[in-house]
Amino acid sequence: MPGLKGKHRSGCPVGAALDVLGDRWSMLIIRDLMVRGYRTFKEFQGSGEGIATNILADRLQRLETAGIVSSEKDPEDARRVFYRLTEKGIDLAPVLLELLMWGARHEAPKSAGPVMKQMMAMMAKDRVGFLAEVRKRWEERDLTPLIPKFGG
Amino acid sequence: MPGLKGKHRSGCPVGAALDVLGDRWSMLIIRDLMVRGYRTFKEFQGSGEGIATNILADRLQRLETAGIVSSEKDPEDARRVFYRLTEKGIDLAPVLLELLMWGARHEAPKSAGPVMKQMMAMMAKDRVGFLAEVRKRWEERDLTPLIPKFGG
DNA sequence: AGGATTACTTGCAGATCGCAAGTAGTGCAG
DNA sequence: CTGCACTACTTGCGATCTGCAAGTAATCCT
Repeated sequence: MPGLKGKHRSGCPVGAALDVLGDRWSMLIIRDLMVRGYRTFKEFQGSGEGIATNILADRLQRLETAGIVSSEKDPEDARRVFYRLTEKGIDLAPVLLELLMWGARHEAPKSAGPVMKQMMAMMAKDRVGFLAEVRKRWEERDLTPLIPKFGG
Repeated sequence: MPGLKGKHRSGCPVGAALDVLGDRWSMLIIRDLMVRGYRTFKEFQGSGEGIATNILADRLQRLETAGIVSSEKDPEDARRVFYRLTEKGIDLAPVLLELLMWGARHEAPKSAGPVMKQMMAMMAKDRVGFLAEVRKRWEERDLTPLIPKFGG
């Protein structure tokens, strides 16, 4: 995904989406914002998969440039910056959901504890309800984690 | 996604999925296999976004190692290798679909001609029907393109 | 005033990428 | 059965990107 200078290589929407999201970290940051309620640099850093700080800064910048996240200073502590998904960002919920379900089915079936299994069943059964819940939480700025951390 | 030596950095299914799919090219190859009916090295190469041959060879190898695609020689022309999605690979259809819809909504709205718009409406309206169609085509080894190339 | 906290930057070695060229095995026309 | 074309890669190389460690700037906290 880096190495592109703003050019879309094809007219395909999938290619266009991957211009922004096609790397190891972007969707993980979006996951943290969407379902874990993270919003600061430090929280992303401690997210469990060990992203380097320079890469994290770079990805946040790119996501902001792409209009997927926005940032603003904490009014109560000027050291801190709060990141938040934009409308365009929260609209990635279905992508993240499907990626999560695929990963759980095929890549991490062992790590699926009972909580996870229940969650999976719920998401599969009531997809639209789940997605509505994600959006509602975003609208209400509810920061409680939606999903347990899956060991991470 | 390269640079990982088989270790999942977190227990999260999203992270596990991105270990395999989190790069610029993998999902594009999967798109070509799934909706365009491509199956040979050369077809992927001419796919429109200019992937280098060494990278293409590497990604095909990785996807095969990950159990997402399989390969076999063309019985009628031993020069040629046919690649095909596995069950695990075709199960990525919902991810690809959501990525496509998001990209079309937010990243490539201009390139959406009337055919594309109709397609989008259809996918949004009858998601499960569309996904069933994709799977059916895969089962029947139907190679006719499901979707126009979107200019690419 | 001094130390801690937060969000980054910087420097650098090593990995990865894109590009161009080369190679191996096979098919096919003459 | 020879020679050229075709398909699927592999190799070499310079440019870019990554991960790690360390450093910096602004701000709070005592």
